[in-house]
Amino acid sequence: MEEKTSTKIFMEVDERPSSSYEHGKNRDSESKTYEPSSLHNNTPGSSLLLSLSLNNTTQLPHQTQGKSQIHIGRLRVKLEEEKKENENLKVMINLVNERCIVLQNRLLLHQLSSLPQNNHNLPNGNIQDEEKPVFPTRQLLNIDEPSASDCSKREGFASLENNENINIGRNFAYECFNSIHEGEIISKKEDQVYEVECRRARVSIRARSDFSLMVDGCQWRKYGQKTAKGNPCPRAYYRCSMGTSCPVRKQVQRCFKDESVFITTYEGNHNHQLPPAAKPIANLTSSALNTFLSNSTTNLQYGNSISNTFLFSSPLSPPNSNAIATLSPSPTCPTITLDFTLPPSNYLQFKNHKQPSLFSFPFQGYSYPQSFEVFPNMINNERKLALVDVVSEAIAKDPSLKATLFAAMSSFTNEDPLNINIHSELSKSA
DNA sequence: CGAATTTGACCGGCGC
DNA sequence: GCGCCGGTCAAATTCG
Repeated sequence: MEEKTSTKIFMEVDERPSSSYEHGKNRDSESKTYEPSSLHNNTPGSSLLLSLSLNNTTQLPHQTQGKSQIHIGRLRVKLEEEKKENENLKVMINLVNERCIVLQNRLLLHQLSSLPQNNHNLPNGNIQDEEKPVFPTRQLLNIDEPSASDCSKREGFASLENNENINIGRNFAYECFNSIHEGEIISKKEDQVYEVECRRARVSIRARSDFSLMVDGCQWRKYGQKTAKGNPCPRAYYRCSMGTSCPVRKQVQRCFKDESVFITTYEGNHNHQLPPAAKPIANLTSSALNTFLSNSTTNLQYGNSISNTFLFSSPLSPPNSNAIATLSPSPTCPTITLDFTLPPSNYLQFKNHKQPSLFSFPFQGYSYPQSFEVFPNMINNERKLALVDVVSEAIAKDPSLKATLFAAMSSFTNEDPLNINIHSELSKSA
């Protein structure tokens, strides 16, 4: 009875496109482990049997062939199940990662909004500013019943009027964070709040025109151009056209003082999956926010003031792997500027003279386990996702590693490794 | 001819 | 209230 069921399943699985069998060939060693000993005795070579069976030949005695086919069918069913589980895990990892970035941005905004008592260390901080929050924060109390005036505001932002609102916001963020750990789905309304808040946090990148950062792997649609005050070079406005109604926007402007320098400002989080070529920049911007968040969190925990400038080590390849990161406490939205235009010698001067807070990008230099000690609080799934990016970059640098990894991957998944094509994507971005 | 870009008009926030 | 400014819209234009 059991055999009949297995045979049936096998027949169904067997109807898959022929490409699936190509991956099955790479699983000889795994299959042999589960192969009944009787099969080994009845055939000249078990590997030959398996190979022939996978190719649907009929050269073996009927009974032996039937058993092996049943067994192979079971293995394929098992592989299918594992493949599905892998897909589910990938979705979960992506979800957790997105939520984590969103929450970190949220925390950043809340912490910065409570800065007035410390803002003497910020460049524009003064006594007058102490009475109002440095950064606007989404008013959390009126989410369910927005007033008419709130609706008329495009972003729906309002300054926090008292500490009670800040505490409510923090509690809200804390509850959301707990819900992520429990795998719960956050409601649509909360997502919209996150989206709006994340859009307000900006990462600005100063880079020379020959710098690889100019090609970020995303598709952008230009929707405007404006000449800003103080800079005769026009500023171009782009929005991401890769996803439907993706909130991400970027501004590109040539530097007035040095026309070889471009200033690219990113705002918001993508609501779609990014191509491999776009991940370095996405990691760069998110890690800049995360790094500043870690910096500010530590300082707040120990009662220190927040430094607004620090050395930032990016995930990008040397020699452009370091930048001076500066926080601009804009009244409309906080902006972190990463300056990649300074030569390496300036970093040393910067370190010696100003003693900035030094935060390494946690995945830098492929020293994965050690580097992650820098951020012990980083959640595991995010680490795993980051590892994917590290491996991608490693593959791009070492073609021989690509072949090795493909062989290894084919023993774990039915997916065609060639479809991933990380190397070509990264080459394009370079 | 459809998609992408350009560009002037418009809107909302902010300071005076 | 007014003007300035940054950001966005949308019609016109250009491009492939």
